[in-house]
Amino acid sequence: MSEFYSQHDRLYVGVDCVIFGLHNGELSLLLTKRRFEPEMGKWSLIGGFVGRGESVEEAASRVLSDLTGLNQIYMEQVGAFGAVDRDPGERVVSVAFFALISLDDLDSEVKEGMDARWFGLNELPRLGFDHPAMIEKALKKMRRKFATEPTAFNLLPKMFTLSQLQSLYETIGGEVLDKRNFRKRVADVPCIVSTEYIDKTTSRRGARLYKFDEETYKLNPHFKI
Amino acid sequence: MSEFYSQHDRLYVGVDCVIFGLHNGELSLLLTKRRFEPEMGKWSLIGGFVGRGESVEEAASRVLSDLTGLNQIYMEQVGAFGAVDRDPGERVVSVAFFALISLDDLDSEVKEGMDARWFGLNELPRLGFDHPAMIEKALKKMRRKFATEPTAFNLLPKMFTLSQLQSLYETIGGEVLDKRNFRKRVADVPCIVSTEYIDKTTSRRGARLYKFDEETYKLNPHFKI
DNA sequence: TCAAAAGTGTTCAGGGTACACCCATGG
DNA sequence: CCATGGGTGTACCCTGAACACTTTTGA
Repeated sequence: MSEFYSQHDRLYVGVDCVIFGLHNGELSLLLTKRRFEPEMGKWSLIGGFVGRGESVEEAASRVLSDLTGLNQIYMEQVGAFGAVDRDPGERVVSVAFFALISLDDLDSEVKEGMDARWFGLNELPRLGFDHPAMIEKALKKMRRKFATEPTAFNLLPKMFTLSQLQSLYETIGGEVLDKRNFRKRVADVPCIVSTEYIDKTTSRRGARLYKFDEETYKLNPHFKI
Repeated sequence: MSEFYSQHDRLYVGVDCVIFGLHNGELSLLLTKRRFEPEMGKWSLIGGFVGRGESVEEAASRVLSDLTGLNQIYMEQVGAFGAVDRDPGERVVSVAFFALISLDDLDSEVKEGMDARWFGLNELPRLGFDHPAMIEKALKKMRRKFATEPTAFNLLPKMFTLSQLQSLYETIGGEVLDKRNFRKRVADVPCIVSTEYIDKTTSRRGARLYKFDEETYKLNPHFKI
């Protein structure tokens, strides 16, 4: 049975992570400076290789936590990129993921010594390889997820105001929303529940804090904003 | 620069194709009998390995045309499947695709000597590996595509009646549709245009034949049925 | 007292859904 | 002449969009 496999080629398998976060109220990407050829010294998506003993998802998780120190980052596969010459150095098939990092974790975002920086989506440097295509596909997928699944909460603190939530949806969708209509829609999403807490940091009056209720969502896994 | 790569593992990279077609008016999958261990002799998705000199998509195309003799089959990536033990024989990361085969090509579907057969979606044999997960994801992706992109025409002859089109959408969506509402919706999809031809094979009266107009779609790439 | 963000209802139009009958033709 | 699939229009409801003012309170 092993000669069946051994007559075929083995390829390097990589992962590349499109890490989304909010910075200065703008949807941003976390990039690193490449420390290897090709493209050494240039800004790039965070990537790595899949080892024989780990799954592709595990490799992506590892890459994310090596960079940020965080575990349990929300992550979703974007797809495999397998053009022959996508990496000029070697034949590498890469699986792209997108990840969302919460404002909660602002401090611990990037580990010491990692040469990484957030770039607003409209001020990205020119990227090499097929990274621009990965980012485009990741964005599309992410926007779709946002409308149909409770994904937004991965970019927000555990508790958030409705203004924060709306502002997030406006940022992601790239359009301003009507406050009353937005709140009406939120009101009939059962898994978004109000807490007893008031946030006084952003306004004199104070704003009710809400949270995403996992249990309610599991009972009724529909979501549409 | 090469030692940067060489310190990492190389893995077998495979492709698996979820081939959809219509048979007896039922959505069906084309499966083959595996000719190698593991799982030799069992029904399985059609698969193959990605060679060093071909892209992942090229490998999938090759596998499809080896099986069917057809080129230019509509094909879409489903995603990478990379669990460590997904293939008990060796470490293989596989990229799943779904493909759609038209009634047009009914005759040449399967090349001589290929041990392949269509199975209705509800009468699939028990499949090994992670093939059931691949099929589930492929179905979801395919259904979404059907509603938002002109994908249906890959499963239909070049010219088709509105009844055929409706029946296809009913099969894919798994629900019956109202004839008048369906036709109303079709009527305001500019890229579905009526031809001068009448199909007399399915009814005494005869039914107008329509076609998908590529040019019109390019001008106005919106699609919603 | 005023600035700044939070909070709150109603109206209207357009799209989607439900629904039933006549038409054309070959056998 | 009749069986079979092809083709057509309307009424209603409900969702989605537009729209402006009051409340609270810290400075």
